[in-house]
Amino acid sequence: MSAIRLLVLGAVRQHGRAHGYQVRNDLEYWGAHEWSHAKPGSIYHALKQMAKQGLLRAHETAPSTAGGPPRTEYEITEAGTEEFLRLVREALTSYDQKVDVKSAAIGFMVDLPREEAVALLKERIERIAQWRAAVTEHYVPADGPEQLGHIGEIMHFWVHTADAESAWTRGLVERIEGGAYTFAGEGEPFVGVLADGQENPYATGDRHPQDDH
Amino acid sequence: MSAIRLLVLGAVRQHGRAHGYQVRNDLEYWGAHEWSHAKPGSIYHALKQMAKQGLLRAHETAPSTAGGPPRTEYEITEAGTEEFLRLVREALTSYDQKVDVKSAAIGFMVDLPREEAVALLKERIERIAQWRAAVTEHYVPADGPEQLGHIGEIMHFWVHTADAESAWTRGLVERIEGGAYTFAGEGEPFVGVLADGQENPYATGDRHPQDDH
DNA sequence: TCCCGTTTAGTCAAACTTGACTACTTGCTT
DNA sequence: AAGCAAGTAGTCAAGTTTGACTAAACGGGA
Repeated sequence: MSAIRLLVLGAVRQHGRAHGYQVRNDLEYWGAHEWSHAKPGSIYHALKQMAKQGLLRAHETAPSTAGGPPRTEYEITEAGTEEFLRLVREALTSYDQKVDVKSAAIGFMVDLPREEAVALLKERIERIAQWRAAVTEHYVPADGPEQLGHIGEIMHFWVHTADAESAWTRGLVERIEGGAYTFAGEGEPFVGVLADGQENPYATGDRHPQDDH
Repeated sequence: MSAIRLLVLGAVRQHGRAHGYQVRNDLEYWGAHEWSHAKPGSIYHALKQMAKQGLLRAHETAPSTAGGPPRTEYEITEAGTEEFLRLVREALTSYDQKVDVKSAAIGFMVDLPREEAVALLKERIERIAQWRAAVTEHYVPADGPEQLGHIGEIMHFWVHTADAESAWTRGLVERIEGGAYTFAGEGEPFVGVLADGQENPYATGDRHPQDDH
C-alpha cells in the first residue's frame, strides 16, 4: 500500500469537497512532506486515478477565485469511504515497516470507533511478535549466528526496530484505553484540515527540491 | 535514494562478473526480498540503466549453461565503484528512515575502512539528534502540545523511532570499535555471494506474489 | 501604469516499480 | 517415449513517482 492514496482520500473526506491544491496544503499541514513522498505530481495523479476508479467524484469548477488555472474539486463517494476505512484498518494492523503508511494511519485512527482502533492495534502487536519469532528462527543458521558475520547486524537491526515499534504501540493502546482523544461517534471530531484561506503554520518555506534531509 | 541500485551495484561488485539471475539470487540470499522491494523487473531494469550510465559494463554472453534464454553478464566499472562507495557512505550517514537503504548499507559497510565506517555512523547519530531537536521544537505549537490532539501521536512515534535507531547505532559503533567484523584492508573479506551452483539456504520457497506479509 | 516577484493551481516527460508472463532446458515419472 | 513439473533467465505493459516546468492572477513599488 502506498501512503498517497490513504492520505489523499482522508484529506478529501475531511474537507467534504476539495481541490488538488487544498489537499496538497492539508498534507503539508500534517507534516506529510516530512515523512511521506507526497509530491504534487503524486497527489494530482492519485486524485485523477481514484476519480477514474469511482472512489472520488470530480466536479469541474469555475476558473478559481484566486489565481492559477481552473481547478477541479473532488468529493468522496460511498465506495471511496469504504476504501478509506479499509486502508486505515489495514495500515493499523499490518506490520509493513513503512513510516509513511503508519503515520497516516495514526492520523486517521480516530475515524474508527475506539474499541475497533484498540483491537486493530493489539492485532498489530501480535503480528510484530509473530514476525519477530519467524525472523529470529529462520535467519539464525544451525551452526550459530557467528556464521552470518556482519550480515547478522541487519537482522539485529530489524529486531531492534520491531521491538521499539511494539513498545510504542503498547503505549498507544494504553493511552487510548485510558480515554485519550476523540474517536468516531464520540462527539466533535478533531479538525485536521486548513479552512479556505487559513494560513499554514507548518509551511515548508518552499525549500529547494535538492534539499537532502 | 532507492535501495535497488546500491544492492545491485554491490552484488555485481562482490561477484566480479554477474548476470541478472545471479544478482537476483544474491539479493535473496541476503534476505533482501524481505526488507526491500527487489522484484525481478526492478533488478533487470537497474542493471540496464546503470550499464547505460557507464556504471556497469555489459558483456553479451553465449546461450547460458543451464536452461533459460541467453544471459548478459555485467562487470562494475571504475565509475560504478565510485558511485557504489558514494551510495554506501550516504546511506550510512543520512537519516532517511527507509529500512531497505539502511539494511543495504549495513551489509556493505565492511567495504569501507573501519575508521571511516565508525566516523560515518557517528555522523548519523549526530544527524538523528539534530533531526529530533528540529522536530520537537518545530512541531510543538506555542500553546502546548494538547493543541495537536491525536496528531501529536505521529510526532511521538517519529521521535520514539529515532531514539530507538540512535540507540542501535551507538551499539553498533561500540561493537565495531571493539574489533568486530572484517573491514576493507583487513584481510579476507566476508563472502556474501552464492557461488555458481551453490544452493540458497534462505530461498523464498517461491511464495505467491499475493502474499501479504 | 508597468514590471517583477509571489502565490495559486496544475501539467508533463522521464524514470522507476510491479506482477504477470514468456521461453528454454533438465530430469523425473509413467 | 512422452509428458510435465521445476528451475533458469529474462521481458513487458500498466501503473506510479519524480522534479522540473507552465500559466494565471494578485500586489506593490518606481
